[in-house]
Amino acid sequence: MGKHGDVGYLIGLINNKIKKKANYELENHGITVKQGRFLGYLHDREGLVTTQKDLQAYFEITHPTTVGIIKRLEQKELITTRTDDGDRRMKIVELAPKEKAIHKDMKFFREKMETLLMEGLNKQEKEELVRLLEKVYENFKD
Amino acid sequence: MGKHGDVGYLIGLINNKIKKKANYELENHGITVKQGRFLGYLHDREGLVTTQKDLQAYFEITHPTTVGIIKRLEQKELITTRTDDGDRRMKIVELAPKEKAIHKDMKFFREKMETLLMEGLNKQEKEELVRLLEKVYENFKD
DNA sequence: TCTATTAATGTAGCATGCTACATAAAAGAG
DNA sequence: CTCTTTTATGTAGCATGCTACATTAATAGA
Repeated sequence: MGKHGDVGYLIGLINNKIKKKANYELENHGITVKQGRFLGYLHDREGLVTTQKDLQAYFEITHPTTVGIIKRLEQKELITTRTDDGDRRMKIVELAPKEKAIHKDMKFFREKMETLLMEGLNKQEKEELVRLLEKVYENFKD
Repeated sequence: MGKHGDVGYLIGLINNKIKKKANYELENHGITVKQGRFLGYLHDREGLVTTQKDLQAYFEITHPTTVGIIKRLEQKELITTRTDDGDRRMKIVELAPKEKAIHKDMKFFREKMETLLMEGLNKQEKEELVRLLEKVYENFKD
């Protein structure tokens, strides 16, 4: 057992530190990391119809969590939502004009965080880390 | 960019899956993963005086978070707390007898989770994963 | 067609993380 | 020795995750 206990614990520790740092960096924009990722995903899918269910599936979270994030983004007027006319169970989520203003900053921010994260690792180590994490991920796929 | 986006995102994804699985496994014991880790730490320090501040420092969390976890463990009668007579700012945290009953199960549980996490990785890969994660951790030490 | 099931979303309530502000006690400065 | 600062804890309020239960709409089966 290393000084950080087991690997599960170490991953949790790192995750908290990443989140804390990232949310601090995004404070000026009035959004959180997760909200930024939601916006990024919607941006990537511009032209396609995206429902609440799509977001839930993509981010691998439960639907009540999804509801909360959408609600807060809507309150900030960064997205709009409407019911699908074809299938009235579905809630369609779309970017609001306001989002355009922060999109470039978000891209820059993500690159900055990734650089910080990987600092001190060479190309081969970066690839190996991703490969091993993907393997760990597979163990929890269910 | 891999199918999981950046590494920060991948770590978050894995962390959520670990937590979900682990909390499900611990449901029978009526405690959460974090609560179990608090108990484990107190167990390891048996004979030593442990304060709320020690727990906060060890787990690298803020004090309001620590307060919440202690409060819930106390409600479950798994720990007791008292004010330090020497320095009355300090809150001393101690295991209650009830905890003994679940200690062995907790140890078994931690080993089981770690085995699942590392499934499919050979000894060298496990060591490399820990080494790389420790490096990433250092980048966020502040 | 009518009913039962499945699918998508909503709400309530909790755990764990945070920041910001408050309080009380100890330590340090003069 | 008093006054200021530091240290440890408390509280309020929020974000993101969850489970459990409810609602509504579409689909499938009889």
